[in-house]
Amino acid sequence: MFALVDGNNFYCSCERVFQPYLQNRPLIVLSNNDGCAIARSDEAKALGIRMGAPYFQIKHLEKTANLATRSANFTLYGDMSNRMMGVAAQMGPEQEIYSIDECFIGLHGLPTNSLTERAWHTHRQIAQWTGIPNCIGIGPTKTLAKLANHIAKSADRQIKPYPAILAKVCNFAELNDRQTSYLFQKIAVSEVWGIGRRIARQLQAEGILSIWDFMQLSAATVRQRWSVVLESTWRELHGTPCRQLEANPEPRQQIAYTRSFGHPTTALPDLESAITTFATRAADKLRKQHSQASQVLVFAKSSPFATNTAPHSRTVVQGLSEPSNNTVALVAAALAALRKLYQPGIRYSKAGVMLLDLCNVPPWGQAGKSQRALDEQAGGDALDLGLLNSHDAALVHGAETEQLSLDFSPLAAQQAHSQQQAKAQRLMTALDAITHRFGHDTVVLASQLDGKRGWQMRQEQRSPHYTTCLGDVPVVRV
DNA sequence: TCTGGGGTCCTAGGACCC
DNA sequence: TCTGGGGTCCTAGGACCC
Repeated sequence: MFALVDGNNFYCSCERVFQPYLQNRPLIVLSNNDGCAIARSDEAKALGIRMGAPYFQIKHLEKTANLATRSANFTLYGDMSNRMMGVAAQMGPEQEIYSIDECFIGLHGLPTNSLTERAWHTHRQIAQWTGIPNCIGIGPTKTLAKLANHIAKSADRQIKPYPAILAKVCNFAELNDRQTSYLFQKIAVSEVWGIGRRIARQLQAEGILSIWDFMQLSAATVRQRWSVVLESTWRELHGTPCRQLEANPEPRQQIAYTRSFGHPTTALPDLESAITTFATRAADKLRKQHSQASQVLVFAKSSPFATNTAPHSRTVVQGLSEPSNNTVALVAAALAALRKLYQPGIRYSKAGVMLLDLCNVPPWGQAGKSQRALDEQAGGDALDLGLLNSHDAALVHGAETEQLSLDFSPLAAQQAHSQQQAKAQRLMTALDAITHRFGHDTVVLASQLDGKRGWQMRQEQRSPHYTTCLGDVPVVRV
C-alpha cells in the first residue's frame, strides 16, 4: 500500500502561513520574472485563472476582484517543503519525495486497518506543525494513491460528484465495488496520473471519456495502440503495482539552469554575465550530488512571442577535456560555447546552461573515476617500472594505448596536474562553504560582473525569507 | 511593455559492427 | 541470379510529471 501526501495549493499556502490576511482571498504566485501564474488559491481558481496564465492578462483582477499576487519565493517554499516532508515521513517506513509539495509513503508492514487513522494523524500534524493544509490518498498502487489524493482534494473543495465523506483523507482500499465503479465512471480519464493532454485527447476521440471506459480496454490494446508506459498505468488502475517507491533516487543525469531575462539584451557582455551566473549555479548543483560533467550545453534565444521578428535560437555543446565539477572550468566552457553561438543584433530574452554526460565522483573526493584518470594511473605504474616515454608505455599497454600515447605525459607533468586538481578542489570546497554560510553571489567570477544587469529577473512582489534569513524572521509584539 | 523552469522515460531511425 | 540477421549506441522528438 502507498500513501500520497500533498500540500494544497502549496506555494499559496506557504505565503498564507506568514501572511494570514491572505486567507479567504484570491491569491496567485507568479513564475520567475513575474511572468505567469504558477500557483492559485481555490478562490483564484474560482475566478477562472488558468494554470500558467500570463500575468499581464489577469493583472486587472487585482483591482476588480481583490486578487493578491506574490512573486515566487522558492527559498521559502523549499524550506517549508522540508518541514512538511519531515512530518509526512513519520507516516510509514519509506518515503519518496516526488516533488516540492508531495511525497509517496510506503506503508508495507503496517496493519491495514490502521492506515486511515495514521493518515488522519499525519494530516492534522502537518497542518498544526507547518500550517500547510494538505490531503492524503491511500491505494494499493501509486497511481491509485494519486487518484485517491485527487478525490480527497476535490471532495475537500466540495466539487460536485465527489462525496464529502472522502474529503482530506481518502483510502481507496476501504471503498466497496459499488463506490469505486461510481467514482471510475464519474472521473475523467484525463485526471489519471500519467495521462496527459495528448493521450487524453486521443482517448476522447475513441469515445473513452471516464476512467471506467479506459479500464474496459484490454492491456494488449493499450500497449499496441499507445505504449508500454500507458499499459502500466492501466495495470496500476486495476490494482497491480508497476511503479516502485523510489526512496533513494539516483543522481540526476542532467542538470540545468535556465532563465528568461528581465529585459531582452543584444550585448555579449550581458550574456556573458548571465551565462557565468547560470553555469556557476549549475556547477553548485553538480557538486551537491557529487557528480562531474563531461559536456556543457549553452543556448540563447529571442522571445518566441515577438511578432515582428522570426524567433531565433541557437545551442552549442562544448566538450571538456576531462570530466569536471569545477566552477572555473565549467564557466570557461560555457563562455566558449556562448561566443560560438552569439550573433550581434539578436534581442536575446532567454538563455541557459545544461550540464550533460554526468558521472559520479566517489564520496571520498578522489577525482579518479574517469577513464582518462585511470589510464593515467596505469601510465604512472608503467613509469614506476622505469619506462620513461610514451613509446615505451605504448609497448606495455599494447593496441589499446593508441589514444593513451597521445595523452601520455611525463611523471612531473602528471604530478603538476594532480597538484593543480587538488588546489582546484580546495578552492571549490571553500567556495561551497562561503555559499552555504552567506548565500549565492557572495563570491563570484569576474565575468559575472560584466555588462549591465538588465537580464536579471524581475521579482517585484516577493515576500521575505521568513524561515531562512535571520533579518526576515517575523517579529511578534506582545 | 508583459508569456517559467526542471526533470524523466520511451521510441524510431540511422550509423556501425560482426 | 542475389541483397541476412542481430546487436549496440547515439540522437531527436514526443510524451509525461510537478
